[in-house]
Amino acid sequence: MSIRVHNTMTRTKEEFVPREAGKVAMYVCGPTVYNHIHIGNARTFLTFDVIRRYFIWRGFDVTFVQNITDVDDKIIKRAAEEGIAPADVADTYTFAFRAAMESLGIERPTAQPLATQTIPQMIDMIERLIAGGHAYAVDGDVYFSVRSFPAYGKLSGRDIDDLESGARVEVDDRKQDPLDFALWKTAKPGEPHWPSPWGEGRPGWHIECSVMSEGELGLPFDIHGGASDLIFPHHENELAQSEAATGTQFVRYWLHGGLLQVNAEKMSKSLGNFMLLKDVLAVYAVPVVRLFMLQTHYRSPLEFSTDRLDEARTAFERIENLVRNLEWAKSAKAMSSGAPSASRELLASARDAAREKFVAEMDDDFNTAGALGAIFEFARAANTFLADNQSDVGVADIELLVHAKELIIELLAVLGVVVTGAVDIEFPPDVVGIANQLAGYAGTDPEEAVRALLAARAAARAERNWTAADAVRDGLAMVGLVVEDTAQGARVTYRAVN
RNA sequence: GGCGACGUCGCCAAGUGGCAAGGCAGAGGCCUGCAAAGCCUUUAUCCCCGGUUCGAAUCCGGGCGUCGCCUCCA
Repeated sequence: MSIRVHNTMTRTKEEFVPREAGKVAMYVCGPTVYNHIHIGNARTFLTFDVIRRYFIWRGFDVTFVQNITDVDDKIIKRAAEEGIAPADVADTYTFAFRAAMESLGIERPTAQPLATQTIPQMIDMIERLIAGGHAYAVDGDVYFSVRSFPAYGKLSGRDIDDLESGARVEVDDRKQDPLDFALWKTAKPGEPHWPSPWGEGRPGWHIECSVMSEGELGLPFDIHGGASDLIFPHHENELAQSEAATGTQFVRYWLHGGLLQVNAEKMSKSLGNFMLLKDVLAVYAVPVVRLFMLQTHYRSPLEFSTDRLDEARTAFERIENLVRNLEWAKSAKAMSSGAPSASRELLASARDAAREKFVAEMDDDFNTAGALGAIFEFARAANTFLADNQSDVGVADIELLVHAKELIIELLAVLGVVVTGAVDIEFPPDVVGIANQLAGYAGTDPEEAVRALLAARAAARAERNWTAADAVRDGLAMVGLVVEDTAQGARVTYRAVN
């Protein structure tokens, strides 16, 4: 079985054939570091993190490169607003970006070059473009000549004449063609600048990606990713520069993700309708945010909504509960002969089917929504097994339970969704007082206090003293601890009060 | 104006020629002292019209609607 990917260039799904068997060379456009990233930016990075993880899980050796644009108009503007140096703005938000990626559980790139550390290579490529007749210098600026590259527009599916008939092309007399774009810009006073054959200046936006991707990966590399709003002009321009400069194919497969929307409108910094990733993560756990996003295919638009996030949280709890219940059932004393063989076979075949479907869905252009469906279908099968056999788990069933749990953990890990089933129980200090009151507990250890309370409740239940038993449960509920009665006795889990 | 994408159960969302996954929400039932967790049952013919086909949500044409790109943007 092979992996199929949707290639923006051809607008179809194609079999993924890497340039080198068993290896994937991919490049994903990183951020311009002038602000914290918002949840829409995060979606794109999450998408390609999952793609990368999946390739690795399927046995590929992945080289993952992501640039950081640390010199740019917006950084300069922000620095001016705050009265600090552009480099300080860039440093601040580069640090913040890396922290944000880590907080979302996104694996670090193999290489993460900075634009400001790639200036000589950019100048070199610009010189080659000029030498090849693909670029020209005017007053210290250098422009790429779109007319010099006949294939210009092939990625985004437009042609130059169509573009020019649109009303929004800026007019600049110094350009040979309105669509020509800057490779090098003369620095204005106070702006960051580097020496170049055309004078002190700084690079245009698109050139860095051409240079860095080629420098780190060589051409053509396998996958170039980004959000769909980068297709034009950014990626079109990258492609034009690279292919014009090298005469070889730039990228084998172009992958683009759909945009996050708010009220059916693109979330963007310029529209001001954005939520910062860090603010969302302050309220929703990482697995919940990942699940929320991965329940929609990466190429589709996704509406940001706290209602959707709340639903994702409930869905994630379903998985967490299952993993915890599998672990709990496993710890049961082997009481008897165990589950009937029909029940065991059902679970085993559901396990195989889940893995098979997961792979098939992910192979099909990384269909995480379908893959999650496979996991949830298996969750039901596992829950059914537990429901049917929870009071009758035999020694022979233990292995089955372990495998079920491991499968869920493994497959979700491919999506970067970490589920352990371990409940973080912070035994609140307040339970000591409650235990003192309801169970006569005289110590000071919260965990001991909880045990005393459960013991007291068990005794009360044995006497069918429901009032006393419920008082314990209510008391624990006040500090956020939930009591659950299971076939193996009562247990306590933690649930945030909000 | 040009180019492109999308329109599937109450909400979200897979599925791109052969009897419509999954999540959330709702209803009924089971389990439970009551709960919690969970299980079972139950809710769609796929925006509209026309066409191709033995057969279409899935292909083609038209219409309506939404979104994106065409300017910085993940």
